[in-house]
Amino acid sequence: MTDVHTTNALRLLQVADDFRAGLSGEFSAVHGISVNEFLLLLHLERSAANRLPRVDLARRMHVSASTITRMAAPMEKIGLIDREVDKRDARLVFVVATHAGRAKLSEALSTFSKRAGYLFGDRCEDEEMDQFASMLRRLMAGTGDTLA
Amino acid sequence: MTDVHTTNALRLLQVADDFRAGLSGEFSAVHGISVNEFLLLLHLERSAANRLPRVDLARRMHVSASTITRMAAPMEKIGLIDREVDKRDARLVFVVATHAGRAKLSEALSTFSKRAGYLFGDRCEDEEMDQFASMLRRLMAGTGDTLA
DNA sequence: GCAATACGCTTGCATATGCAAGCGATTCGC
DNA sequence: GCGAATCGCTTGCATATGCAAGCGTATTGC
Repeated sequence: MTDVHTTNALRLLQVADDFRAGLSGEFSAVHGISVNEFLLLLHLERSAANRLPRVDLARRMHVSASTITRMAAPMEKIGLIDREVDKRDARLVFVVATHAGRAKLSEALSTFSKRAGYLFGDRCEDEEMDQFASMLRRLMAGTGDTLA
Repeated sequence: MTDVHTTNALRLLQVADDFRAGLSGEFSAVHGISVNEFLLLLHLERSAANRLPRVDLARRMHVSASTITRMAAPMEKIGLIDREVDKRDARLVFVVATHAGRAKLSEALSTFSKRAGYLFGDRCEDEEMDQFASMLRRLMAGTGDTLA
């Protein structure tokens, strides 16, 4: 715990939790979606063909396949996403964002950016932000598919 | 999203989620506790008098008071924590770690440190770690009571 | 002092999530 | 080719968590 690595890992978790907690409130109040629903839409948007099989979403989001099934159902019902069955492999059910889904993502992303601005804004120099970005990019090295 | 702040916030969430997911598996397998139970014990250890009222734990951990009540019950049952009612204010129920609780925390902390080592270890120079630490400390500025 | 308010904790209900089993589709071994 | 194993998805059950209401305690306004 006096170890720098340990300290940094603890701080990393704490800062991320704080940020996520703040987001969570504003997202549900302003956009009517959860942080995880936002991240689901974002993963779609940043994927190769703007669509992903459910199992891929699960891996990227660190949740189980059943969670994706259950998150997708209401999002489909309110028209944020749609389903596409693969013609080659009928097991694959792609999730694809609808126009409404992309619009929702766009709104939510602007809230996200605003809060990111609050987080870093007046505390950090531009140069520091670049170093921070480079650091985080390296930490994501093991993680195959990333959002940023 | 081309905004550096936004990118960094996304990466922050992603790295933290990855790390937490990895921890979660090893904690439940090796130590038989969840990440949140670990954090609860850690908050106690790092608090002023090694004990905290339930409502304080809730604030620090970004969970509701009812979650603390429900997390504490089984931890009390297996002897990791104990309860102490305040003599001045009978509403306050302090949570205090038992000897077994501190031992468990110590074991779990070594697992935590090991994984923190994996995360940063071979990817970062010492100097970078210090910059990273300073950055994260500033990002925690708003957060009153911190773990690190 | 006493009523009204605020506070800390707990509990009922609703939602979210993981695990394991089940189902249908595909691929592999031979 | 065909049975066995694998894979993707869904569903039943158990656990975790938040919100709102309830309960008992303390503080405040007067």
